[in-house]
Amino acid sequence: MEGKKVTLRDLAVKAGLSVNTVSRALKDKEDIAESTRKLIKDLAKEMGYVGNALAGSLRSGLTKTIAVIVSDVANPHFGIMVKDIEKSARKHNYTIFVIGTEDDHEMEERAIYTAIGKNVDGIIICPSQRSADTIRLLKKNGVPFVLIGRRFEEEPEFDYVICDDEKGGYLATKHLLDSGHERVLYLNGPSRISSARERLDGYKRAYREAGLPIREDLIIDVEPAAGDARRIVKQLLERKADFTGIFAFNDVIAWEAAYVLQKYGHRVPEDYAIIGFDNIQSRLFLPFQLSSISNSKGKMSKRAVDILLYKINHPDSTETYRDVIDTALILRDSTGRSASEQG
Amino acid sequence: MEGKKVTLRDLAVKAGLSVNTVSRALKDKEDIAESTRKLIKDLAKEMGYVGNALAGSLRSGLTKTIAVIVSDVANPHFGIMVKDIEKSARKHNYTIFVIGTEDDHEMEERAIYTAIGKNVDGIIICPSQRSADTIRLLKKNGVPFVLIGRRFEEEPEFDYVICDDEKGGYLATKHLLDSGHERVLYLNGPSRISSARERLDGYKRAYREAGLPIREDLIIDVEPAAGDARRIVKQLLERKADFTGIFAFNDVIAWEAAYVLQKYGHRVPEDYAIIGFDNIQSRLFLPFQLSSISNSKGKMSKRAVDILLYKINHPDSTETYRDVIDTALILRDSTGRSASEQG
DNA sequence: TAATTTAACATTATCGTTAATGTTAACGTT
DNA sequence: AACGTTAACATTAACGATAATGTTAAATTA
Repeated sequence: MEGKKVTLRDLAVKAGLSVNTVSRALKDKEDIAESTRKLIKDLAKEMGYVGNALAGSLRSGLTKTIAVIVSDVANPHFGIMVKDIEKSARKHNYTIFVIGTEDDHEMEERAIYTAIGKNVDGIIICPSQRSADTIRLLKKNGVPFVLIGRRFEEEPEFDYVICDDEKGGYLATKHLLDSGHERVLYLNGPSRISSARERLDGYKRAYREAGLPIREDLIIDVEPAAGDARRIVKQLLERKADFTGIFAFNDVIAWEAAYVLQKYGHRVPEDYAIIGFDNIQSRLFLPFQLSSISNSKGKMSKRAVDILLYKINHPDSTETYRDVIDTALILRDSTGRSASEQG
Repeated sequence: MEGKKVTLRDLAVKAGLSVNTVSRALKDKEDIAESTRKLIKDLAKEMGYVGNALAGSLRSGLTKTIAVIVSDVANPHFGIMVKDIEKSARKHNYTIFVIGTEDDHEMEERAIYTAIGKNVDGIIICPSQRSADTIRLLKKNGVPFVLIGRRFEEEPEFDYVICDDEKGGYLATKHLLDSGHERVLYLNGPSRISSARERLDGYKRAYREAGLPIREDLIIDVEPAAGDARRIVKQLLERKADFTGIFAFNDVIAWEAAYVLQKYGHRVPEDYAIIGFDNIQSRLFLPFQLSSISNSKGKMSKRAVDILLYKINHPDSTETYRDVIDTALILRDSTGRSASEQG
């Protein structure tokens, strides 16, 4: 029963109908007698027909496929995103390609070309922001896309869904300051990334509001590449840099910081209070209770998919979507839960 | 410059050559003058030609695409897998679809049909093992596939790459027993899953070797679904079940167990020693030092891709690949590091 | 009753490539 | 000189589906 794949023609021959009629019947189009439709559908099931999406796509120009391009699926933040995006997409009968870039420009470029070559209907991308050129290319070629998590301020026509990074940075820093930590180390992401810049804005606003001087030496850029955060925190501890609060660009960096602190015999939150970003621990129950800034990844993902599908289905629409999803402070043990008492 | 997409024909017209010649030139096939090849390649670059993979695939029968079907990409274990698979696949110019199943049979079935419909060249799947039927269908239809992480003992013709689960279960349990924990709670995965059964075999072997009686009430199946592990551990603690060692089917469950223990005021490793499985913390530096069983996800992923590509390129080969990647005990603080001293 | 509409199906062209052959001029062979 | 080779390109036929039209008999309407 190796059986070559069953095609529309096989069904047509068997049913004594034209290929087109069979196609229309299966696609629930009009001008098909109910009896015929049933006959064909039964036959299709019986013969194990699985449509060749390739052929259909070539003709229709739609692949029911979107590409998701992110730096690193192994990072729980992106893992969760990808999962949520896939789930939303699947509801609309879309399948997703996942391509990793390591936040490398060349890889990002190749990822985009791959996506175009595969004729995806649209792209959801968390751009490395090492250059806007490739993204501009998408725009120029009319390939629908939505940025997720990061935006290009200088490109007013790029749609995006981000979270309120400035507010998140503000809330985290303000909480640490309010709790008596006047020297807050900010382990930020690379400054080319919009969310890193905006979280920093929030950090600074909290400092200004508190009437405290901003210590530039406590603001450090960390490359998400493996080990960078650990190396930096180690150095700071050995140099006996003076800070008691830590705000990290994301939970992974916060974990690494806590990891090193622990190795050096320091206690959290007694010696150092830490707040991360992404609130991954709402999905992953770790024994280390990290306070964090929540940004609903489910909402962001769903929004990104919805916007993308809208753009796919309305190629001539000119609106630009700039969605900012709310962020909130989630307190756990790593800050001593000082303010309230949450789970 | 919205410009419709440039096709081979556009290049051909511009160059005054036939479409086929252009195609062959770009694909570095023979029977093309070097000068012509250069001319065409330059022209292609100049006009921004991006091949339509769809059309090519329809003709050639190959899509350079594989589907990766797993239960949950948000689980770091699968996130890492997917990343590694994508990386390996990309080296061979393959792109991956990612489809989640939540270990649900119906979703798995749909995922497989989606993959077939998209004409993937092959499938890497971590099966839910709720039924072997859909996988058998793949076999029958000659769709190349490789199982990863789980296997069907009763299906000798299914290729797979797993880790040495029995050994892992043995090592973990033996270490706990050797450290003086005579009552080891095993939070196992669902018994339909081969790796759960095999890790349990290892658990039992360690008990037998130690000459200790196996306590069936300390062996509990946990559904990976959210919250199950937490609920169970809570119950056990409230019932004051007597155990001091915990071996968990995977790190996520181990974390959840430690999470609950911590909530209840217990200390690790002083009150309870814990060992997980998957050694996720070799990739993710968490402040909680969980001992675990390492199974090289990078190796498993690479092997799965290699085997799959081999099967794709040798459709008539009859060998069956049954690869078992080694596992090892990695000791960290959650077991008190009693035996050795690792990172 | 003749004309018109409609239901239900058939034909044809096409999506953009690539595989399988054709073609032709230049060259070499005996 | 007659023939075979070869290099380099052209032509033709798919791949399997769908969009855009055609066709025809039955039903409806004027």
